[in-house]
Amino acid sequence: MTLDRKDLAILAELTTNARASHTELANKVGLSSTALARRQKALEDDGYIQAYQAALDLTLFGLTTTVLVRIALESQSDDALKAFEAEVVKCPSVVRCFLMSGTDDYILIVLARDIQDFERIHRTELSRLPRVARVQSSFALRDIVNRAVPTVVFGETKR
Amino acid sequence: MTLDRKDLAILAELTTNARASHTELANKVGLSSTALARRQKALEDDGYIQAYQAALDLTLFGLTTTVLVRIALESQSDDALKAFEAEVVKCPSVVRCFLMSGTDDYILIVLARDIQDFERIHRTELSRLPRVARVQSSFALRDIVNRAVPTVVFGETKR
DNA sequence: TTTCCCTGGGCACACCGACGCGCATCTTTC
DNA sequence: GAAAGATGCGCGTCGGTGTGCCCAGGGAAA
Repeated sequence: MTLDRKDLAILAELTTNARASHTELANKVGLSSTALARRQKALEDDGYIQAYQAALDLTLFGLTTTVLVRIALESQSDDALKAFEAEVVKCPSVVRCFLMSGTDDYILIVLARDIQDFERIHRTELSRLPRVARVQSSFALRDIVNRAVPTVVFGETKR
Repeated sequence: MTLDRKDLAILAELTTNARASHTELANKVGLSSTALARRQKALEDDGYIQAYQAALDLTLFGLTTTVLVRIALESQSDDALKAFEAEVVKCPSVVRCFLMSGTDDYILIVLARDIQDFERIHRTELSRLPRVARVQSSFALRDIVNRAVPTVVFGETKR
């Protein structure tokens, strides 16, 4: 399936106002409500729209500190990876985890209330992960860019 | 304002089904639709819910490659930082950018179609950033955890 | 060129459900 | 004990949503 620029406009708008009604979206995109409803349903059915989700302000929960954690395992054997990954998904403070190429094996993004709270997370969550050889933490001083979708997606001008 | 576990249940559900109706949410949380409507509006007004947004399947756009980029600037002077940050927000392929403590100055998360595409991004977007001394890229081989909200948020049992 | 088909768009309508309000009840707190 | 906050029920209204139908445009085949 190929998307034209109206489809992209619909997606762009829905990434901002997921609860917009058909008529509301139709006006912004320049379609009738029924044509828009068809396109939106097609975008959902084809999987372009995975879900509609509420974005929370995590600072109101006290989560103001972002930490990037580099973790190297004792070995790169298959069950070492499996064991580590099975446990890391349970860590409540971890929001991202990548298996990386290069020297560092995993990179995690952890959200904490502050530095003291990260010490607790380090003690109760990270240090209990299996097969870990080395843990290296870097604190994010500021958030410059935070996008769910790269803007390049909406710029593709097909059709 | 303090949130009880029903508020957290509402937020947890809305982070999954942002378009759920009042009655639908009320059944899941265990409230009447009017009590739920009041709470949801309060959560919106107090800023706990920042927005309702559609989550797109970026793989359907060909964006299957995640790259972590570490960028060191020539200097940490204020206008070097300002100049860099003003440009990096314009990069269409960058989804995250942190100013970091420690040796590396910035860490970016870049989405690309593949390695060749990242080469293009490196050439057309990253290498044009001002005041850059060093660029170091690591490819993510796999996505282990990808959450918008840490699960710790919904576990706090106040009230 | 003409005709047919097919895809996508727009209009109108009807139905169903959501939403918001008012009020009574209950709990909690001072 | 009283007041304030929160809950639940019921109602009416409003709006969204889905369907059917017709139309326009483009492509293909005769």
